[in-house]
Parts: sequence; C-alpha cells; structure tokens
Amino acid sequence: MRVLDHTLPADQARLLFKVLGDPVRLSVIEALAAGERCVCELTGELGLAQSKLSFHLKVMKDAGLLESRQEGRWIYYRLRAEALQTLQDWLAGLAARCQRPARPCP
Amino acid sequence: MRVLDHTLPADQARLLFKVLGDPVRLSVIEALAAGERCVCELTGELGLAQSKLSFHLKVMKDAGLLESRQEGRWIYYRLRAEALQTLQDWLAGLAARCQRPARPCP
DNA sequence: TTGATTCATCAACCAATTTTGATATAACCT
DNA sequence: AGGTTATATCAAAATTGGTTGATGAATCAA
Repeated sequence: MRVLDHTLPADQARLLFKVLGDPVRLSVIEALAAGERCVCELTGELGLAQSKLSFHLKVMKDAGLLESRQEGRWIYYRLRAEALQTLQDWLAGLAARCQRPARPCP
Repeated sequence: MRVLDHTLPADQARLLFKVLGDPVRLSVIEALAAGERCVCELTGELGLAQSKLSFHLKVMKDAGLLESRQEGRWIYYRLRAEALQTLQDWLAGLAARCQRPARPCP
C-alpha cells in the first residue's frame, strides 16, 4: 500500500512530514540513521513493544520513508535515501523566495 | 510560547515535522513560500475560516516555523528560513550513514 | 510434524488534535 | 466616545491517531 506514487509532490512531502512528527517513529528513524536494522534489534535497542514497533514500521513504509527486506525469518528495515532527498529538495524550494516582503495591506 | 529553545535538536526537528504534516498548515506554508502575507490575504487566498487559520498560524509560530510582525491592525506572517535550514541539516545528517547494511541477525 | 521464533494484523480502548461558532481584544476611523 | 475591522482565544464537538493484548502466518530446527 505504498502511497508515494501518483500523488502531488506537496502531498507526498506532507505525508512524510506527518510520519516524521511522532516520537516513537523518530526514535526508530534515528536508530536507522546508523544503518539497516533487524526488527528484533530495534525492539531491543528502543525498548518498544513488538506490536507497537510493527505498527509504526508499517506507517513509515507505507509513506515511502522505509524499505525492508526479508532474510529467513528476520526482516531488515532501512531508510529510503530518496525520501530524505525529496524532503530536502522540497524544503530548499520553500526557502528560496520566502523572504519577500508583503505588499502593504490597506 | 516559543518552543524552540532548550530542546534537543531531534525534538525540535520532530515538532517542526509534526507542524508541517497537516494539510491546512501546508497550504499556508506554500502560500508563504512566495513571500510574506497578511492574515487577511491568507484567509482569502486559501478560503479558510478565520479562527481556523488563526489556530494554525499560532501552532506554526509556537513551533518556530513562522514569525510575524504587526502593522496597524494587520499582521504579517512569514516563514523562518532558519527553521527550514534546521530541518534540511537534520535530514542531511540522517542520510549520511543510513545505507550501511545490517549485520546478519542469527 | 511439532514446537519455537519472528513479525504482522486486528479490535477495543484511550489520547491528542482539529474544527466550529461565539466571544474577546486591540487598532483605527468618524 | 461609538462603530467597525482585523485578529486571537475559548469551549464543545468532531475527528484522527496511537496503544494494548490477543491472534495469525511464515520460517526454521529437531
């Protein structure tokens, strides 16, 4: 149920931002910033209930922020660098013109 | 009630992400990407109820994403480029090492 | 094939956020 | 002063989102 495809870029960015704005998810993301991790490692490192972690991993994967691979009964997750780049580009686009003064109102 | 000060960087980033992850707020942000705007212009451009816009402007300002100035009875809002830069930097930091393969689990 | 392990899913519950309509505040004009 | 306009705030209702514990599916080892 990947949502990245066929959506407008702003909406794609919004979904990614929403996903990043949760403390549990952000802790997972910080762990994954150091490299790929198995789910069982993540539960240990972060002290999360298994179903809770699984829920958030799904949210992040559906948003296109993570991808995973299976190896036997272990599943490894990693950050999608493309998604991070999308957000950086989108933010850079915002910053470009945002300092223009408003024309006075009355 | 600025929240940016005295918080850890990840937490600061998280708050900004959370704020960006809302459709109404993102539409405001896109409008402000073109430059500073008066509140009355924004309500018109975006077709938002006044109290609704006001609520979201406050959320964004409290998070440090917007700043405002008053001129007579008009209030002008603009994006804070520093906040955008903070997020870009934080994302770049994530991307740096995230492709390392996991050490195999068993 | 049985039992153990890893992870995903589900439903019920609980918590946080957003919307709405009404009212408050402050600046400006006559 | 009194009226008007621009914006902020508030409480209640509506919505969305997260957590928990139980169960299911797939893999592996004996």
